[in-house]
Amino acid sequence: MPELPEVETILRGLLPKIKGQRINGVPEDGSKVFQMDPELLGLHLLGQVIRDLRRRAKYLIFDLERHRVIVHLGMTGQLTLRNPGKSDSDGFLRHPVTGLQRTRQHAPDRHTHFQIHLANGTSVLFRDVRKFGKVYLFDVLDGSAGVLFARLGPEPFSEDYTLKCFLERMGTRKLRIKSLLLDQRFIAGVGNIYADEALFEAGVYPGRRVRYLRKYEKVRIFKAVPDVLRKGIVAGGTTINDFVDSDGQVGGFQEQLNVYGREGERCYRCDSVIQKTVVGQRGTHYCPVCQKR
DNA sequence: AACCTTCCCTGATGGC
DNA sequence: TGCCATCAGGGAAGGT
Repeated sequence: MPELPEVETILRGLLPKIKGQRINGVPEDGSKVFQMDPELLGLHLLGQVIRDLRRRAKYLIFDLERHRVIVHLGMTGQLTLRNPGKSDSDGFLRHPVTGLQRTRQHAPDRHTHFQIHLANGTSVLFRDVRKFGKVYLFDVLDGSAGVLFARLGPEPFSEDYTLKCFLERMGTRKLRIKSLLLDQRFIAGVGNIYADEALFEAGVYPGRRVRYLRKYEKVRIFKAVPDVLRKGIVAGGTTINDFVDSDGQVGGFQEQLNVYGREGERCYRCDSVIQKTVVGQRGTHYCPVCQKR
């Protein structure tokens, strides 16, 4: 489940390798991930130079000369680089001595929905098993890409992310705090893993109703969100099942998770048993002692 | 308007 | 061993 740190990790890996490269071809498989006639993708992109690659929330934006290609990875989406001069590999083998993930690239398979062939011979591969991902194509002149982002809340690392605004926008809302953190209109980029981790760090039970939170609790949540996201970026993202960076490597933040995926294990802070429940139809992990109801 | 539920999709997992 | 049900969840759409 690529969230902000995973998308940022992919961005940082891809950008230096593809910036300034001209596009040679874009084979695609006609999958439902395409939000346009998929044949238009190759037709329009052929010959254009990739000027820049940016991130907004969980979206990646490829800035070309005349178009923007915007990719959302959904649940299982992957964007990886492939160099035909190097050998491909399957699975996630770990180095037997160091335990570190070796860099490995993957050949296209039946879940690879498109490739962007670059002039230097390398390719960017988009693979998505569950096809919750989406690929958009916009003309750079008509500005219509804005509709995708119009309703998104502030980036957690931007100047727009202020305590004053955070508190005001919480207002007297009745929904559960975790559901609010997952709402991309409230904050952009938080998903299920980092919502649980942020609420653990803030010491707030995920099922609490926003209107009954104390101000100091809201302040702690305000700080915890960018804090856990930053740690996730530093660690290169979280790999539960599917996430790999642009070089096909797994992330490192799963080693630092305090609650997510730790049901039945001991809390590192107080030694009580981590619980799992459901909040807003999402699996939700918490420490019953560190996060009081 | 605010909030909640359903749906999309496939592979992994567990019960029998 | 095989078969079927269940689960994972981002975000749009539909319902209350």
